[in-house]
This record gives sequence, structure tokens and C-alpha cells, in this order.
Amino acid sequence: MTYYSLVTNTDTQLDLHHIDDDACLKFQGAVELVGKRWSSGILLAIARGSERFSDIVSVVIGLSDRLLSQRLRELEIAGLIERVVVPTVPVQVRYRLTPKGADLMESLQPLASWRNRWAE
Amino acid sequence: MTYYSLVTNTDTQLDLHHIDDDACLKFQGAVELVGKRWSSGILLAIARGSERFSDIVSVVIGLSDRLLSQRLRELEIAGLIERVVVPTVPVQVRYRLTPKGADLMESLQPLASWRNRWAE
DNA sequence: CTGGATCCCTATCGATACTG
DNA sequence: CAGTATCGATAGGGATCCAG
Repeated sequence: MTYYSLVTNTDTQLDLHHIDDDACLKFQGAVELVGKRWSSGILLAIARGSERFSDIVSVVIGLSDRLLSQRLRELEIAGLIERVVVPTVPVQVRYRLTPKGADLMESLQPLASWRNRWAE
Repeated sequence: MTYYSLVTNTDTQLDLHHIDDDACLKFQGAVELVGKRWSSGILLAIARGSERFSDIVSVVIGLSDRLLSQRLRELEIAGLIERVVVPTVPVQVRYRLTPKGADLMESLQPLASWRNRWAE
């Protein structure tokens, strides 16, 4: 039986040939979590320094406030971002990446490179 | 076109400020492409050696043949997999990763590691 | 400024049945 | 085996209006 070799160089990489079914589901879940519409754009915006609600809306092209609100809740539940309320008048709300979220963004860097590599 | 890095060598701090809007959209597009429902599971199944239609259905839990058919077309159009028809009786069809697709799977390994690192 | 609530529309999905 | 066709249900999305 022959199959594609996905493991090429370093030993730190995962060997996808021996992933069990549970890991398969986890992998799928992880990709679909961040792959949901607008999620990655929102995360990227926050990672780039857009901490405010209105900032994110203006940075992520096409994103509506309703969807942003919804996604922010999902991302917070997923533990990727944290919501910080500053009790001023009016109230200020800031969003930042959690360590888990920041680690995720780092892990997505190879994907960004891939997109760049295969851009036509 | 400026090549960029999501992570600087400075510290744990992310430096994404020099990413232009075009790259932002590309990044979002790349994540959402592979993050579509079932797509990653199908790619992983093929990467693990499931070349046949029925194999993929049985390996990816919950996936219906209709959706598999649809996703396979999308992934083929995206240039991630190739469809090989062997003219026997009955016809055999095999799917495998293209170099672009294999490269993608390698680029997703850090994400799999991330999922593993932050599993509770 | 930061959303919540509502309406409505479309895309997408799962199930079922069918074909070469 | 490797799909296609059809259909009803539903989830997701855009637009709009409203509130603390």
C-alpha cells in the first residue's frame, strides 16, 4: 500500500498516517472552528491591534456588526479572545487574544505562507 | 507584493501591522477554504491513504455521499486533489492530493499540534 | 460606542431515491 | 462502485431598527 508522505523534514511534525479517529475528529473540529466565516479575519484584526468593536468592523471588509457580535461571543467561548470592559462613561470594551488565541495565530502562519506560495 | 511573517523574532508579541489588506483577505480566504464543513476531514482521509470514494465515506464519520461528491468537486477545482479514473470494469476512481494539497496538509500540522496542546 | 432584536432571504444540509 | 436528482428543513447571513 502506498500513500502520500506528508512528513518531510523535521521530527517535530505530526505523522498523519497514524492519527487515530479521535484525533481525526479533533483535527476537523479545529480547522472548522477557525474556518467559520469571518472568524479568521476577526482574529487577525485583533492580532494586528484592533481592540475596539468599531475598529474591527471597519478593518474587516464586509463584516456587519451583528455577525461581529456573534463571532466575538463564539471566539470568547472558545477561549481564543478575552473581553475587557473598562468602566468609563461611555463604557469601553476591548478585545484581545488570549495566550491560546495568540498561539493559534502563530500556528496559522504556515497556512498564510502556503496561501502566499500558491497564489497565482 | 510583500512577503510577511505573522510572528516576529522579538518575543511572544505578534507583529501583524505590516500586513496589507489584500493579504488579510487572502488569509481569510485560505482559512475559510479549508475550514468548510467536511473539507479538512476529507483531505485528511485522502492524505492517510483513503483513495476511493467509498473508503472516504466510511472513514469520515457522518459524511454523506452527496456532500462528499460536492466537496470533492470543490477541492478539485481548488487544485488540492486530483481525480484519477482507471478504465476497468467497473470503473475505478481514485483521489489523491496534488503537490499543492500535500503542501497544504503539511502547513496544517501546526494547527493540529495547537489543537493537541490546548486540549482539555 | 457596543451591541441586541427582528425580519426575511438564501445557501446549505440530510434523507431518500435513482443510475451507469 | 461512484456518483446524480430532488426535496423539505434549517442554519446562517444581510439589512434595518432600537437601546444602554
